[in-house]
Amino acid sequence: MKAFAVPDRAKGVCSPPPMPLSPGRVDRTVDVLKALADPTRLQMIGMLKRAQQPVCICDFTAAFNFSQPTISHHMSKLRAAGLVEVSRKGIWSYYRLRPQLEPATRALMDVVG
Amino acid sequence: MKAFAVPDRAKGVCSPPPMPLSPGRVDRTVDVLKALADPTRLQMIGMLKRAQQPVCICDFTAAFNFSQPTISHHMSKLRAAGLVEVSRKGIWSYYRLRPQLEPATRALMDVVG
DNA sequence: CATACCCATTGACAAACGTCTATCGATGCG
DNA sequence: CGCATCGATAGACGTTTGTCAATGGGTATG
Repeated sequence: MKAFAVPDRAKGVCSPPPMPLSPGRVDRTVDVLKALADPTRLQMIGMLKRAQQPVCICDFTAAFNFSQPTISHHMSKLRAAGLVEVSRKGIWSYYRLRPQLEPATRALMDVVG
Repeated sequence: MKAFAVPDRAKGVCSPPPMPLSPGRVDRTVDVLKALADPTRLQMIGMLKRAQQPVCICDFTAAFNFSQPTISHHMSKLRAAGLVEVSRKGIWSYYRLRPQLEPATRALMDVVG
């Protein structure tokens, strides 16, 4: 199998290791990717992106067929990743996308959902 | 705590559930996000993005402090997600980013790394 | 005060994940 | 042919993840 052309290489010799990105940037990106890499959380983000106002957590509990603690847990992960923020009004909790995201994170949020 | 303004809402009444994205698109996006949500795999993608030619798998094995099977396993996941493709030349395996990605996937790959 | 309601936290559990060692198939070389 | 090398696969093992039932803390209302 040789589906595409590959460079010549002497036996047993590997090219010098290409150096990767800055470790900090990698870790932060991975954190955000992990936060988004779940169907429920990805749709939560999508709903928040389309919402004109902060969304009550009870709306998410109603929208998905999961228990209330599970929804709360997912939203907590999004919050831990710095993607959303919460505000209480009486009994209710309202969530919205966090404004002023780092540019790289914002770019990621823009392309998904 | 009321960090930002929230809409008025009658007691016990939740707004109609906002409908999410198409399930297929969500699943595909989650697959790609999961493939990228690992430091090693994310850096592999970064190296492939910066490479001018297909890269020998042995270069990845040399670049990371993981065993050869672990590197092979990570690359296999990237391949299963349709992000990279492989070509053999004699003993060696060369990988490159898969051209002609779906636009949404391509956009994701562009913003990370 | 007592009750009902909303939501977060805890603890439990199965499934998925990342890593390793050991092994195997294939290719090249003496 | 016999042996070494590259890379993929299999099996094992500890950690992380997604889910639920149960509980707890706060807030409104009778």
